[in-house]
Amino acid sequence: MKKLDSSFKIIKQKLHEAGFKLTPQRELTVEVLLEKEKDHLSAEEIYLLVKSKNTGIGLATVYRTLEILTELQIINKLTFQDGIARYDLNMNSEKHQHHHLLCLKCGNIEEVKQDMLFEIEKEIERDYQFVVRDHRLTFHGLCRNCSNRQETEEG
Amino acid sequence: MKKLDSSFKIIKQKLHEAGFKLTPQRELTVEVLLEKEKDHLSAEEIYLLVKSKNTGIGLATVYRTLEILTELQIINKLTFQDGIARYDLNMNSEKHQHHHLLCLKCGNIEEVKQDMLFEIEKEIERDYQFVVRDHRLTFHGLCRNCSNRQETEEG
DNA sequence: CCTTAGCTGATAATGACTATCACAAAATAC
DNA sequence: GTATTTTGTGATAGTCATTATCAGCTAAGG
Repeated sequence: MKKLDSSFKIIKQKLHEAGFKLTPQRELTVEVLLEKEKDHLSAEEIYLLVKSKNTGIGLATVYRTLEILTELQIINKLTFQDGIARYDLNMNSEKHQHHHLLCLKCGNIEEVKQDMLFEIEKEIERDYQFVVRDHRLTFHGLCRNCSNRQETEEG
Repeated sequence: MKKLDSSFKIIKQKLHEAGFKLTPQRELTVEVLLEKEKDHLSAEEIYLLVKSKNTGIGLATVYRTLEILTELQIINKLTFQDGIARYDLNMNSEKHQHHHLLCLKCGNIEEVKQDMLFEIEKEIERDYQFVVRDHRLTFHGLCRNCSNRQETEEG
């Protein structure tokens, strides 16, 4: 687990630099985020996962930790159409986000690594005189599994 | 107000076709949406505007009406990062949404009429085997007014 | 050791939204 | 044309994610 270890170190360093203490609760929350970095967990889900690591963490502490991590841009807080906040590791500290593919059938969220929006951003900045800092792009549709299933059902 | 009148007619027609009654509450809600079509109102804001038209409408009725209008694709329900649903007239019944420019300073939401994502969607469908039905794209940044103000403050 | 600041957990409060329920209005049955 | 079912409404209670509060804990410095 070399990669997780180094990411963990970097995050702890960032917390320390910003003057926050490295409490066990915060370490465990970061640990869960690193272990589930492919998922897009809600605060509640993170809370349950941390609690399952035999610690009695409070829900409020999870929310506070996520707030700090968001401020430090270690994670991104994302809100899809259901209005529930989900959190997403932002390892490579890029200015720009990856995009998301939200399946309308199973609700799964997949990531798109490429950005592909530079040209469009340039157009926006020129045509609308709007200074772009970031963006959120989500495609709604059917994931591989669900679209296959749909075909066989319909056929 | 020719344009509003014809839009109004079309919407009433759609409601009728779908088997919904044209109650005064529903008409007034549509009226408000048409009058404020540039804005992106929350349910609460729509409620207050309808109430100010001297009717004692209930908040629940507004929510119910917005739900119906969303089902019929007359309006779009959008959730930005604050988690509050906002509603947006979808006059031209295009498959695809316009995009949004959310100002991080004043909170204003501007619209981008062009779509510009066809090429990217094709890439997504090919590379991720994901059937795209719709998308949501929001740019976060500074609107014209706020970026000008920022410059003079910093200069 | 004592004080202070930073953290935590339990829980109350908030705020957007949804469900419920009794009543009204309209459509349909008889 | 009245009875009955359906649809819609307003008030309000309930839900659920999130935030604020507050007493107690913990670590650090004097």
